[in-house]
Amino acid sequence: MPPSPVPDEPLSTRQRILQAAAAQFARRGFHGTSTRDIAAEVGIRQPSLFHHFTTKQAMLAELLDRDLQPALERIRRHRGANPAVRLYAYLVEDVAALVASPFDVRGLYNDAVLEDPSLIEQRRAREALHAEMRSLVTDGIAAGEFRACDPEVARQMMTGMLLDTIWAAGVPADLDVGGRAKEVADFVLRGLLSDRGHVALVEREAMALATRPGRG
Amino acid sequence: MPPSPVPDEPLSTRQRILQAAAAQFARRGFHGTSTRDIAAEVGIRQPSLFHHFTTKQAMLAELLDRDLQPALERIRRHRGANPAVRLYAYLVEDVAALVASPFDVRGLYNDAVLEDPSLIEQRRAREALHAEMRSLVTDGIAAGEFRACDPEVARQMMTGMLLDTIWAAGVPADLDVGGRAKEVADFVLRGLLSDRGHVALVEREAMALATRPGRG
DNA sequence: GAGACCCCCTATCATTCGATAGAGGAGTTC
DNA sequence: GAACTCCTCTATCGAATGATAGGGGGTCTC
Repeated sequence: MPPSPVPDEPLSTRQRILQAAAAQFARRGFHGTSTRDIAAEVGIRQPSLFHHFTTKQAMLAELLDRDLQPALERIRRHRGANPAVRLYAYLVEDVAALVASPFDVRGLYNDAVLEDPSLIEQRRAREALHAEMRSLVTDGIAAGEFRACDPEVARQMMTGMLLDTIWAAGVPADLDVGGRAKEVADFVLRGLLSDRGHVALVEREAMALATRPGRG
Repeated sequence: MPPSPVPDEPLSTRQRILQAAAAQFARRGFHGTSTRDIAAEVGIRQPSLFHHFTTKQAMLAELLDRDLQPALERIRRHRGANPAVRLYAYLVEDVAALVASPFDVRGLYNDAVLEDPSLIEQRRAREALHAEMRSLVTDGIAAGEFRACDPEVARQMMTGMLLDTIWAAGVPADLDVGGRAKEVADFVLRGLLSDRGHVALVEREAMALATRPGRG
């Protein structure tokens, strides 16, 4: 029996609302999820939600922040390492963090929902993250580590993979998080590297960085 | 000025409804899109939609069919070729077809929406497609062409990439469809191949298959 | 013990939704 | 030219939605 992912003390209602909202946004989408659905899962009445959050959209904004801010920190780590190593380390850390997170992030990124003016900060953070990803790919190409490709396309492929791979339906409780993270990172690395002999070297250096606590 | 992607004769109202619905499902999701929105884009009143389709869900079912049936045909082609070649050919053909399609497929696959009993045939078709993808990966591993990996994870990574890469916001009118398709296929192939020296060989054989008209 | 605060409840509301009913116009057929 | 078919329209409906208002109970502080 795997250890419980949550500490013994009970979660606050606010935290439980966020977890229920995230899970249902992932399955049904933002608009396909009603506040009555979220409240029912938490075990409170629908209007009680609005004691903790001003609007339904405020719940989404909070969930976006909890995903985007840590992701930006992760991708900005390890500045001194070369691009392939940095990208690999970022992917490993990001996948591991997302799999371990109590929040299902797959339902957060809907084009039209994110256009709401109240979510401009979250939209900017997301764009900043995408820019960092492109920059990493561009640096890798310039350094000769990555083969020539469109950095934006590479970014899209990575983003698509991250979201669809992380929380697949039926993720087993005994999932090897580290193994899963490495598999995704390997896939991306191999897809981009120009000299595939480098794979093992990059893996070794990146794993050394990824498992080191604190800032690189 | 690139040639118009649609023939000169005007589209039927039914076709225009499907295109408008697909585009809006992609941006806003199924539930985030109202029938009033769809009708407004088509240029008819909201109740007029129900002359052409019995329900809003029937529109979704039709769009799913138009995506899934051709995709199943594509992945079942080229049975005689080896797995890596077949996978590459499938990806190239699929990406090319999806980019060229007048229907934006990104908004069609919502877990909860697909659970509706009226969409069981579409759900089955989707599962069949995923099974074929896993089977291709499994065959590739057994043949020593692909490195050992979880076929379901590989399938998820491919699916995630396909959907997020195909219709990225701001796809230019002069997009090199063939180039885009090849880039995605290359990324996947490199990610999976055990002997990376094979890349050029597989590419050549697969492109020969992918560009050949009719069944392989 | 009174007051403040927090967090829940019920009742309620305006708005939006998907869908139905029936009328009318244009085109086609006999 | 009448009848039929197709496809649009307006009017309308029941149901569901996000959010507000106000009340009540429990806990804490002074």
